[in-house]
Amino acid sequence: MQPVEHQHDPHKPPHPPQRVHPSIQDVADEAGVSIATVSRVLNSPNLVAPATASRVRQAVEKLGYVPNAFAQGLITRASKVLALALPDIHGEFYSELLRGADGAAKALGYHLLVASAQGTPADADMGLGPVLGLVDGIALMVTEPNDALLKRAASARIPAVVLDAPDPHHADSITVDNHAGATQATEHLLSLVSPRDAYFAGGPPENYDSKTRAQAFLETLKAHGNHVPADHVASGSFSFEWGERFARGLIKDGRLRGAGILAGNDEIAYGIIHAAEAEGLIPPRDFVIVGFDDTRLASLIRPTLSSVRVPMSDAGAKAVGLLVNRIKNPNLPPQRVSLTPTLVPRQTTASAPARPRPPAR
Amino acid sequence: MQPVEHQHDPHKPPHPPQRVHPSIQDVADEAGVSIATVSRVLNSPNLVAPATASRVRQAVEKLGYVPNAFAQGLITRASKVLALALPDIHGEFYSELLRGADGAAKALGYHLLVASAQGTPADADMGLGPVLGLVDGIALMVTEPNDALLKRAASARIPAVVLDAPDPHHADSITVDNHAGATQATEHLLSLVSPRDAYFAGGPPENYDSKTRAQAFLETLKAHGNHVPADHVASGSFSFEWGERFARGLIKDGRLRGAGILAGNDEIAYGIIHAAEAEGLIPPRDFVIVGFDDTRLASLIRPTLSSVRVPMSDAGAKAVGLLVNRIKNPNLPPQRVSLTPTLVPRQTTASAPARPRPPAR
DNA sequence: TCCCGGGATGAAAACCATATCATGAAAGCC
DNA sequence: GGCTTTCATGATATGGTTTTCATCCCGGGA
Repeated sequence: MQPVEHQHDPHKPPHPPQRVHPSIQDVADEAGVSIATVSRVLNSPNLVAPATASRVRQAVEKLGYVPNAFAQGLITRASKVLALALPDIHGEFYSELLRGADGAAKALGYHLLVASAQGTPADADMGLGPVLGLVDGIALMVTEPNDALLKRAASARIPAVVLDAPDPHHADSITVDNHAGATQATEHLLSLVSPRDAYFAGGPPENYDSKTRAQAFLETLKAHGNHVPADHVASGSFSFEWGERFARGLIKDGRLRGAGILAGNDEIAYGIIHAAEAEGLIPPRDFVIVGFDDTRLASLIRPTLSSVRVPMSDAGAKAVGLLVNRIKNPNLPPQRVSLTPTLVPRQTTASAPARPRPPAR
Repeated sequence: MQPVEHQHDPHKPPHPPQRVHPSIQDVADEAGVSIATVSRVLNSPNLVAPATASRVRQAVEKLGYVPNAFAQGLITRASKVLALALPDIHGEFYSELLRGADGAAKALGYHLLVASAQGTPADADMGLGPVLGLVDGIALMVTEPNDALLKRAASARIPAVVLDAPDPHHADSITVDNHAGATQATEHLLSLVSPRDAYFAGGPPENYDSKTRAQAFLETLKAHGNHVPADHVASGSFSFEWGERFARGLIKDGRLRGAGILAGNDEIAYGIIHAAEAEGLIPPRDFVIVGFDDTRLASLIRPTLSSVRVPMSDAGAKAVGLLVNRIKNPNLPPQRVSLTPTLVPRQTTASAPARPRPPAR
């Protein structure tokens, strides 16, 4: 409860004694200077005499003055806040991304406003409408080619960068070279098993990342001169359960033993391993498998999971970097940054699996 | 590249044809109304004639007008943005918290500005100084009793809530009842092993959560009528490596077999299990162990890890709820919300471990 | 016919910090 | 000693929106 100041002197309206938020004028009065001087003390201290400056600082302290960021922004047209719009913020993947973005933002003197599409209709603006005018730029990640928000940003002339998107609408973009990553992983698998034993257990069929990985898998197999049976490439979802289902399908047909599997992500791989384990089948003894994303879990489970590491933290940091760069140089041509994933081989591909029977030749 | 408008007519300064950000005045001109009417269309549409409203909306659309949030905030003194200041944003723990907070914020029409102490000195304001005037409130989590930011918020009269903190400075607070959680877990362990075989592998010695958990562990043991040897309660850090070190210490002395361990968090538990496994010791056959936090990993590793689930997502959501409530009712007495963790028993405590030798009696 | 009420709209104040320009004083120069 | 510089500071325009108050016009009641 704020102390009720003395209630005498009712004829002195300009500055009531105890306002909720003191303004620069209150500080100026308290220090006996003009508002211009207060502003200078706060922004370019070297322009003001030391004695005055310290008097002003005392007044600031005493009143608990915090410059009104709105008034500041109105003049400077900058809030030092960037919006980061993600499909979701849950899970290690986004956590990493956020960490990279946060670090870069802090280093560049910016702040991050996060927004997630969690539960909002896919084509909405993630509730960002009201703050569009508040942020200096937007880093946007979309899983499906949905760019309602991107279009709004463009029409409002707000700098934007797109993370990992199929069709960067002439905006800056960061992409992950899923093709290269999946190719690497597939080559690795093919060094252990025959192309005819290779499988791809993908994520959602409409997911761009997943599609790209599937395509790279197919192309690599073809490059090894092999026709790929359609049922060797499956899609489902990025989930543990789908991995289990996939594995059970393979087990039922007796095709898991000796197989080399590329999973759409680590989740799926864990599901596959889990379901296989229930049948006594363990990698790399009975089959080999590579995941995607290199989640922290990959090195904690036994056997440790070979996986393709996607540098999400870098992606977040680069996105912020690109965005800040664009804010400072609005007329640059569109920039594109591509990040290359790297294969991290672990126990699940440490050796070639036992073959149930010699390859028919 | 923006289209360069016709360059004739150099004598008409009031509103250059294509400004970067159209203002409400531009919209008003375009629609042939006053700015007051435009504002009304946007804020209380029922006060304006339908025909006029639609004309204004067309103009808004045409110009890609986005209200300047700074000017708005200057008047309304609200940004609908809340700051969420965390010690770190990495890892599942914070990810969960963030998810809960984000969901609640969205539901209440707010946005979240995240800030982490990552790399900043412990007593700094996390670089939040510049945006203090921009946010409507702050949710703050501190691991150590550091409240520089809290003090600043208080002196600037910015609503604040403290997450999981020892000394809520008369601010609203959310706490996790670590004591109850650890007591539950310890009781569970004591149903499987003798009190003399119980160990606590804690986190950082100065960490409040860890201290509380240690204390509950001790009290529970004492309640079971047992003196607890000092070396049964250790502290280190919240890390996998510390868990490994702790386990190796126990193994060296031949005390791991038959032990019942409460780990300060899941990380530590994983480290212990990992180090034990290297020696062929596996829970629950050779020892039993309970973690803390119930990370997703707990149910994915084999054996699955018993753990104490801390409802971080709820904590985040409640924090935002409390904060918004305080913003709307600034004169409420300080609120305190306590969240109770729940034990999730899994395989690592599925049965009593084999005892190396009968207890000396 | 006159007046009143109310719906629709406009004019202008207020919000607060920054930046430009102006002013005053002190210091340096020939 | 009168001049120009330089330094410290003050006065003021500016930014864009919300909101209050005033105005205008129209229709209905007396």
